Amino acid sequence: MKNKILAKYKIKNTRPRQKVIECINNLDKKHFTVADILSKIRGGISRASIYRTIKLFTKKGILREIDIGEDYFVYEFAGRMKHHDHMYCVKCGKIVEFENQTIEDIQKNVCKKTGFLPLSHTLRITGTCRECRKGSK
Amino acid sequence: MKNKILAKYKIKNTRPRQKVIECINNLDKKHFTVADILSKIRGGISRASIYRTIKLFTKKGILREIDIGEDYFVYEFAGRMKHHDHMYCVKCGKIVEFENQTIEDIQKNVCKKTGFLPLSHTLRITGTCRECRKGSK
DNA sequence: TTTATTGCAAAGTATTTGCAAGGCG
DNA sequence: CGCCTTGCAAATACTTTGCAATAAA
Repeated sequence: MKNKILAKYKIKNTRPRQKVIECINNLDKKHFTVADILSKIRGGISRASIYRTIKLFTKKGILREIDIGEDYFVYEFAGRMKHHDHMYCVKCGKIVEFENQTIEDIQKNVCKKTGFLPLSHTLRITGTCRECRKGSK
Repeated sequence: MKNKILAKYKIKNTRPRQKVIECINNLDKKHFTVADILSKIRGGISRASIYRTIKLFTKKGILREIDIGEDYFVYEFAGRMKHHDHMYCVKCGKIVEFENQTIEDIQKNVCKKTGFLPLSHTLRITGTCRECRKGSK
C-alpha cells in the first residue's frame, strides 16, 4: 500500500511507518505523545519501532518535537503551521499555541549580539488554563 | 557549625546541607549540575541526599532550576539575579544569560488574552557559541 | 524525646541500543 | 540480493523512593 507522505520524503515504505502515520492522522488532536500512538496501535508494532519512526520523522521535518518540560516529548505536524510557541497546562496537559514575531526578532538580535548561532529555541509558558482553574477552584 | 542561608530560610541544619552549600559557593561557575556537586564532594554524602537537598533548596527559592533540554537540570542561585533567560551551547555546555523586558511583557499579554495563569516560563535558545564555532570549524 | 533526615540499594521512567531475523526495492 | 528495518529484551541515565538507622532541636 503506497503512502503519500513516505513517498514525498523519500522514506522507505514499511508497515510500522504506515501505521504510525495512519494513527497520527486519526488522532483527534494536534499534539500527541509516543504514548498516544502506542495506546492507539496497541500491539503489532514494537515500541522500539515507534520511537525510531517518530525520531526519523522529526529528523526529516515531518514532525516537530515540543519540549513541554515533562520527561516525555509532545509532537505536532511540522508543516501545519509556522514557528510558534506553547503554553502548557500542568493540570490537563492542554497545549495552547501562540505566535509572536516580536519575540522572534528579539531573540535573533540577542543571538547576533552574543555571537550565538541558534539551532532552535523553545519558549514555553507553564501554568493552568482557565477551564482547569474553574474546575478545581 | 551555623549556617547563614539555612538559618535565613529556616531549614534544619544538617551536614549534607552544609556541605552542598559550601560546595556550591566554592564552585567557580554560576551554573551547575548535581553531577558537579557529586564530583566535588565525592563521598561522605549520599547521592540521594544531594538530590533531596537540591530539590529542597529549589522549593524554598534558594536555587532556580533551569531546563536546558538535556536529561538533567542545571541550577543557579535564585537571588543572584532577577528573572532572565538562557542560551545554551550544545557543544561546550556554556550558558549565556540574557534579559529582556519586552519579551516578559508580551508573555504576560498572551496569558491574559488566553486566560492562562502562568506558573513559570522558560525561554531557551539552543545553539553554538562563537568560541565553539571557531574551534571546530 | 520526637520528628526530620540520612544512606543504601532497589525501583522508576521514557527512551535507546545490540543483534539476529525479516522485508523492501 | 543487499541493505535497511524490525522486534525483543536488555541497557541507559538521571532521579526518586522505601525503609531502617541516625541526628537535629
